[in-house]
Amino acid sequence: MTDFKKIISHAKEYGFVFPSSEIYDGLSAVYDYAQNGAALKKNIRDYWWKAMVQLHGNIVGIDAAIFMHPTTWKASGHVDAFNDPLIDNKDSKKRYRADVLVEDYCAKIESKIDKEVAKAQKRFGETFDKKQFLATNPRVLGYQEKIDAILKRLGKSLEKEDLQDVKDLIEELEIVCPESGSRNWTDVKQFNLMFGTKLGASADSAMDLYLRPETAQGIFVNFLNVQKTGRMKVPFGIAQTGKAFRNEIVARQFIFRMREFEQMEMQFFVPPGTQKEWYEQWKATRLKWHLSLGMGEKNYRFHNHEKLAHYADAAADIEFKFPFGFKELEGIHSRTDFDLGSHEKYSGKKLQYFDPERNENYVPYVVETSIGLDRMFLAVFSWALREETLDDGSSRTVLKLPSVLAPTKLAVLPLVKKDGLPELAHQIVDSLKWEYATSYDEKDAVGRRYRRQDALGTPFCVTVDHQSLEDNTVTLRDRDTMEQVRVKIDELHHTLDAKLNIKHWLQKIQ
RNA sequence: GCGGGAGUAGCUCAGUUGGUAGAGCGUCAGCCUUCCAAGCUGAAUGUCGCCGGUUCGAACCCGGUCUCCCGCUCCA
Repeated sequence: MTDFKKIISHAKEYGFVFPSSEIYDGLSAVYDYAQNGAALKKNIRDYWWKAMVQLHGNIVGIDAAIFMHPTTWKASGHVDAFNDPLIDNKDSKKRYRADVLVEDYCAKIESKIDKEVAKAQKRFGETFDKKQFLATNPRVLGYQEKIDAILKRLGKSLEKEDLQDVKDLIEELEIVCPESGSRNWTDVKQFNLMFGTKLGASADSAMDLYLRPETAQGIFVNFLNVQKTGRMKVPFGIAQTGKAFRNEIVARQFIFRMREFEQMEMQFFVPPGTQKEWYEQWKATRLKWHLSLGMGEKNYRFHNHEKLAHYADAAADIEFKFPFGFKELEGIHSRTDFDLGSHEKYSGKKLQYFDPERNENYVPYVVETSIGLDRMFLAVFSWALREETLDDGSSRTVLKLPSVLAPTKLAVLPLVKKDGLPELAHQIVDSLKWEYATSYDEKDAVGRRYRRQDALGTPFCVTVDHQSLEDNTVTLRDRDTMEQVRVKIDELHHTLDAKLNIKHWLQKIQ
């Protein structure tokens, strides 16, 4: 695996990813996809879309707007879950989550309970009954009561958004800053992970909006529209790709965590009670999709969530071995009927399906697959970039992209730029460009041109030499093996199709 | 937000005690006409992150400021 810095500079140097607004010193954790990067990203998106939408008769794709009615985010839970109460200590200038401070305080009391238990255990030896001790010891009971009271009050205050009471609580408990030991706190402030914006030209009539923090809600609010107009029968899925925005406190690691990012999501609607099976099936199906690209089974693993989000009854990540370790690439979540149910409540509209087999109406359960397109880009790009040492001791930089994803599929190179070779090469480009992204290069020695294409990830080079003029054959050079075979120009398309046609790649999934 | 590191050519980086801005690779034009980078000739590219100060003179010293990267915190 290549050094991460090397990956970032390669991405820039070869026109894949640029820092945003670079002439103005850039913008933290915002990046632009360049000429080759945009093509690679598009190919990944297409590969996903075909696998999910085209190959499943019961999955359709939509493209919902980034702006949504503000109530959407109340129903989805983001207004609450994406709102953190923060408090600063004026002496240490450190910022804390107010609720975490209180919870930490409770954890301290809990450790006092543990100490009592340890003490008693020592005293009573083997006859010690921990359960009974916890239930009867007055000191322990007192501690537990205190914890319960504090957490109850915290929960209530947060729910009512009574931030003053959260601060009062911190002051009453005499919680000190772990850094400075001081009790000199600022007021508690809400920090919103959603980007706010305004709809409407004049300030006073404007409506407060959020940029969507996930694409999923665009699918849920359209559930019934799609189901009815598409005559969809449960189980069925709705897929979508698009930008989402999160005002992360810290965004880092190149394009891995950005404030503006692109998701590829599919929400699969199933009868209540069957979600577990579908969850397992989609886990398997999605892993197969990843494996079909040939980036190594050992580079993937599942991570099952212990702590579940407010909407889920099961959740797992597909993690990929990035240069900085195994990290989440895709999430598969069993979202229950939380989203549709919540939208029913907030909108007052029924979001139900009549199941003729069961002869009943119900709110379908949802199994979601959600993959970060930018993360997938980084996974592919970082996996593909290699510094190879060749047999003769020399080295080459090669981007071993799965050829189905490569921005340029084919480079046509005249061995020399005279004797009519460029003309024939141009003819070949003109005949193949309809099918494949094809480039032409005549500058410098052919060996150097091969290496240039290697660095861009171009899987094949066609070289036109003098023999080509006599017998209409060319050499076809493979990026990974560097081997060449001589093929008839007429047969180029057939040979390339076997390697490049997306069909052959997608068939590995089934 | 805290701590650390760094801003000089497209990339990687030198730059001495303060004295006209450098290298390698890459790019471009040409030569050579060769099937796997590093052959020859020539060329382009920089407000040395920004502002101010000291100085005859600042990439270099001082002050301020901005930005990026890494770690922590946060989050999927």
